[in-house]
Amino acid sequence: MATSTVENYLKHVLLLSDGSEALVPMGALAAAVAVVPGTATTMVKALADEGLVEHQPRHGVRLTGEGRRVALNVLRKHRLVETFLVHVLKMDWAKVHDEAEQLEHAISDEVLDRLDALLGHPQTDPHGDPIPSRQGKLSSQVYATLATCITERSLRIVRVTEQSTEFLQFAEQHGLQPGTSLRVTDRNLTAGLVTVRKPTGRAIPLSIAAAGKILVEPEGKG
Amino acid sequence: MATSTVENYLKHVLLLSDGSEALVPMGALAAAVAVVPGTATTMVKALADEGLVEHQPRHGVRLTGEGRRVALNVLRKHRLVETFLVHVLKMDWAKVHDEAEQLEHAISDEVLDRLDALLGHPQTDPHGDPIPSRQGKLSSQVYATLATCITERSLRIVRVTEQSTEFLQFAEQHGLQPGTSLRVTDRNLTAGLVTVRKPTGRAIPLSIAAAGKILVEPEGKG
DNA sequence: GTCGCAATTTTGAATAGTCAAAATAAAACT
DNA sequence: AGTTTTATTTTGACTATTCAAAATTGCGAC
Repeated sequence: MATSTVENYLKHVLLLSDGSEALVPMGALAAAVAVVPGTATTMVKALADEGLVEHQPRHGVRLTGEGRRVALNVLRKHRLVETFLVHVLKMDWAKVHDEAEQLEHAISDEVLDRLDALLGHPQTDPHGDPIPSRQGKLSSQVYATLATCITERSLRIVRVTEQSTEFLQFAEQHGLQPGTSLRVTDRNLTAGLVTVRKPTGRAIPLSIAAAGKILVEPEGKG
Repeated sequence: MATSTVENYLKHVLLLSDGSEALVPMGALAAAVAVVPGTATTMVKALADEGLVEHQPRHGVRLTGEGRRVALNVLRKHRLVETFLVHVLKMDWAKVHDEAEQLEHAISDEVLDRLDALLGHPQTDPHGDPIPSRQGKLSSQVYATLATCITERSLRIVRVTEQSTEFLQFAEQHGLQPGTSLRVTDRNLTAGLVTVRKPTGRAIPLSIAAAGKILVEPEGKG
């Protein structure tokens, strides 16, 4: 059975490859799992020996079929646990990520299934990230972000792709959560600033970087 | 922070010392944590260095105050998780122990508290073992309540821990007094409802809060 | 086409936890 | 008291994971 360290590496390779077949650079992986680059290299070689990843020295890593299977299972656990923490235990949106980080390696497949049932087989977690299905399917619809979408049009937030506590707290504070309706009232690329407005409230300024983390879709659509 | 290995050793020392001040022999501890005796010795010496246990070479181990604190917290997690798995996820009684063994090291104190509240601050786990309080008190003679006991089993009411007139009248009206035989036919934590049935009569619905005030013991026991 | 930088890999060493097997001490029995 | 049994500790070695720092390589700038 994969140790939680192994699970962690695989999960981050999956997250960083972002659906594509592209190689994930070592530096990025090392940063994601919070180790020095040398450690990532050592670990990746070990994972390659076990057939969980393909390592192209000096170029990067990619999951094998088996590695992807494991990674998706971990991701499913992570996101279902987050959903549970928010919807059942009513925990603070911003805190659940770190909790789930621990729990994802401790919960069995049976508990996972029962949690899934208890929650009504949700499709996304509270951040709007898709939950991989039991069979390992991960819906990968692409959305516009507040940094790229058209302005002055009614939108709904579908997802927030940033897990840091600071960011999530900021988002929560301004009510920028999946489901929220809003529109972009102004976007100034040179100033690096995007202004959004909720139907009710007043203008909220965002950096382009932050805006790029918030995925939206046109209001009134499946 | 104590690693999960450390937590495990401490928990088993607590369990094996069984309330007394007696020294736990190394062999017993080694067997409990499933390592060879030499490993237990090595580990216990390390724990002693950290002030978590007192080691009397060739005689045994005993928890220090700090060690006991940690051990009780782990035990509390273990038993609350078991309770959660049985009562909320409806898992098989026999399986929950191994699950809890993993989860007890992954769940934070905050999740623990919320779980505790969700379950109605139970005094015992589904096996009837007492759950240490948040302050680290472990009562030895604890009864299960209608909110925490196993279902579909013959029980006798031993005590009603609520003195308000309304409650006592309600209890009397339904014949829920010490000595009464009954069993729990259904328990739905999410709905906050417990249904009991006396041998003679029909179903009586109780709130979890009310059920938690009624102490029971297995029928036919001292 | 060569140079230099940034990313990667290698090397050597550390920590936590484990086992097998030899050494030792305590307890138990003549 | 002397010997056997049993429990415990010691020793040496191994795995998984990590870091620091030196060595290497790929690639883009010139």
